[in-house]
Amino acid sequence: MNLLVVKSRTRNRAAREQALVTAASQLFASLGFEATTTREIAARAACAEGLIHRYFGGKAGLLLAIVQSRVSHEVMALNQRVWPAATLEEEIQQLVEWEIDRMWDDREFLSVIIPRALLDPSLGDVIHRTCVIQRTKAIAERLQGFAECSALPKAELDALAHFVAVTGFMFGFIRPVVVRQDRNQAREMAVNLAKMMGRNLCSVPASQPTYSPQASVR
Amino acid sequence: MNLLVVKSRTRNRAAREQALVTAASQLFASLGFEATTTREIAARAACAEGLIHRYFGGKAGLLLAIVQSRVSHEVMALNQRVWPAATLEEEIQQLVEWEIDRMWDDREFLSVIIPRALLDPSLGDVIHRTCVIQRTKAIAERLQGFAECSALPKAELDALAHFVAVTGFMFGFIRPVVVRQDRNQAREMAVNLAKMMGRNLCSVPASQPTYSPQASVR
Amino acid sequence: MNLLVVKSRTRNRAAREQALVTAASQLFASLGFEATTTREIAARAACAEGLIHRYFGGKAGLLLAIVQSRVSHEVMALNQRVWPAATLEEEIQQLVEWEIDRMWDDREFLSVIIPRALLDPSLGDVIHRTCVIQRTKAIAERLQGFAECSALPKAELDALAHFVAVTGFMFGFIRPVVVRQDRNQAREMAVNLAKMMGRNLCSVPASQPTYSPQASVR
Amino acid sequence: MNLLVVKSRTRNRAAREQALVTAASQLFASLGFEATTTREIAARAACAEGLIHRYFGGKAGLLLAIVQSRVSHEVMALNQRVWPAATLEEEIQQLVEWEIDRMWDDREFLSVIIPRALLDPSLGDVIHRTCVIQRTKAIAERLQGFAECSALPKAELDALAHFVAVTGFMFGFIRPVVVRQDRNQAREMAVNLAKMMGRNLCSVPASQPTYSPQASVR
DNA sequence: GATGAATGAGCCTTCATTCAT
DNA sequence: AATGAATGAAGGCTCATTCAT
Repeated sequence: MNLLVVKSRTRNRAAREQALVTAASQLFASLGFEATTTREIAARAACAEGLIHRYFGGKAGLLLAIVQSRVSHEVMALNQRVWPAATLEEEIQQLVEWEIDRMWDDREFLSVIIPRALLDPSLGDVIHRTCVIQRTKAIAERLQGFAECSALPKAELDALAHFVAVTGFMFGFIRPVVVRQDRNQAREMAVNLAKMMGRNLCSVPASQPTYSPQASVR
Repeated sequence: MNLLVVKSRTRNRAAREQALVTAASQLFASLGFEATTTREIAARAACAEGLIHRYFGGKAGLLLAIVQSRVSHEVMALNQRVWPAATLEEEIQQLVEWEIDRMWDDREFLSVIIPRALLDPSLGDVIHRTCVIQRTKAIAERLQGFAECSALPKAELDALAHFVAVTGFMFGFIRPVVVRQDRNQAREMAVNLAKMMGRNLCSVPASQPTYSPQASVR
Repeated sequence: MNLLVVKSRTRNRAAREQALVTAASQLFASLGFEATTTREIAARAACAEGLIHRYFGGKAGLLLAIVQSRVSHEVMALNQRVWPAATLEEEIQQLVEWEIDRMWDDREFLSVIIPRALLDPSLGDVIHRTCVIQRTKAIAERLQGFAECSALPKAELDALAHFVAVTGFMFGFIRPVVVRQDRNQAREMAVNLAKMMGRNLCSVPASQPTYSPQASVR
Repeated sequence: MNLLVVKSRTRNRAAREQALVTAASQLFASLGFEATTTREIAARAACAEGLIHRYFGGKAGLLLAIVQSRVSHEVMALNQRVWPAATLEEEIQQLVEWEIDRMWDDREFLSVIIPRALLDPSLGDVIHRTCVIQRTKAIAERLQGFAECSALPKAELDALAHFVAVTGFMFGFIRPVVVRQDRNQAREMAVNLAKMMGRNLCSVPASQPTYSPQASVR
């Protein structure tokens, strides 16, 4: 009778888990965690509602799985994807743009986890380690390759790395996603900021009277 | 008739509305919007559950009222509270610290509205106007009072104002509240950043690559 | 349009609670505790499902309320309802029949509580106090009014009271309700038993080795 | 081929069925029928959940199998295990104690079947035949061996047999298991009762209202 | 045949909303 | 106008049963 494709009952746990995580990520991001029903998630993942409980121990467990799955992906290597720029100024700009793109890529995940982090301190820690410390460290390492930077006191190198991370997060996520600013406009603003920071850094022997004659801006 | 303490048997409508808005703000911030029940709100505001519907048209209406109530308060005048600093460098630092404190003061409100803004575009706009454009404008006005700044191209002045606003938001709200970074540590980092940005700006004839061997004080 | 009686939303907590207790007693007895749904209970009590949770804290709380409500009723006074018989033999028979009728009256409650007592020790205690100790004590008091009984050692008087209680329970509840024996047949059997016990007691100086030379078997 | 320890990789069907019946008996008794999950049963029996359906047609069928399995065992011969006592009085006591022990042995089964019998008339019949008629008949046969009994009218012999059965059930199962009375205390009480019944029977010309002007001593 | 992963109906419970008082 | 008792829709979760392997 039924000539339509009847999705047969298959056994492929890994694929189903992934489908659930994906479906849940999207729904949590667009509807919010509590407003999303397990029924909707199951429907979008095209599997049975009960699996959410069997595999993840419930809706909350599914959220946890989303976080963990993302954390393990998180190591997307900056170094393997973007080549150090010729000058520090260019590097800062390039790193800010890279960060903006990463934040945009992760916007769905961030949309899920930030509201939860406001309710659950332990999730805040996860973001701190994942999206703050880890990323900032990678940025700092890149910056250290530049003479101007290795000359900086540790605190300032650090501040610079945080500048890149913060700018990426704000103009890659908060502005375009939370506050609905136009993406390109946000990016442009970030680039301006990066340039200002970079240009000045290059022209000035930071905090050290040591005059270093490289600095040839532009 | 009775001119003596008439302390009305029941509070008046305005007082009740305010009590509900305050109670809801706190609960929404600490439990989340959905997880907060109207019964809890009514209990904390010490009035009847039904009033939430009579006055605000329901839980969602109460949220809207929170936003509106805040927007009208929002104009807390920067100019009336902090005196312009002597140098641009100092001013930038001072403004960043001011912003950090404002974001911290508003953390409850931000905790409520940011998760909602992720679900409701129109709220994003409210934040944009309230917490971004308005504040940035005020900051830009302050900066314009400095010679170094009036020399800057419009885009860079703007970028600088955004730098202040963004840094305030990140290190006054996101870092300490969302990500649970230590407040003082976050502030210190922001101050470092502000100093770097300020120092460099002061030492360099902006946007002109003109090589100027000055500064490097300490 | 709707000319039928629309049960208006009334406010009468006591009546609703009683309706829920009654409905639940019946359904638990005929379907079992877990097989009875809160929906069915609410439907039969003609009120909203949510009240079961508001009033009793859930299905389990409703069961507890049934028990407590019954325990408080339990004091149905034997002495005020049946007149002591002329002879001990008659009294025993009369008491057994009284007990049978009480057990039959309580069959619904017993049907609910006995299965639960098998799962929950604390309920067993409730029955012990309610349906065993209390009743047996009342019976013992009645028996003590007879000369033959006050002559009995305490243990035997006690045993006799338990005989009455046990016989009432078995032939008033277990046999007709659990095991579906014909009620009249069960009662008749109990009466025979009561007569045997009573008759013999009357003819024999209990527990005293006093040799009694009757014994003439047939 | 291989005549050495073939210890079949998997147990045979009969063994699996038995394991399931045993596991289910225990779990139904301690958790109740509904509260026991098929998964638990399968786990305890160390076989697959699906077998419950293949072998017994589901959880309900497993319950039926428990009953049937017990019924077929039920004929545990009284005559082959306990020797007739010297006197009727002793015999009654001995039979009551025997019954008490049987009921205690069967407490798990009874705990399963009594709650179900309250919901399912047909199970009541099973108990009636198994635990009432059959046992009572065996008891009656034993009693008939005594002169005092063969002298009794049929109805009274019958009542006496029921007395033994009922007392065994009450003090071997209901009191210690349902109502958590101390086992030894319950047994002692039953013994007292048995003695009273026995002693009197032996001393009195049954069923004849033979006027005996004794008693009322003190 | 045996297994246990997958299904999905149905449960208890929560809670925004309504409305009699 | 204010109250909070009553409502009932909808949610997360359980678990007997089915069926691909």
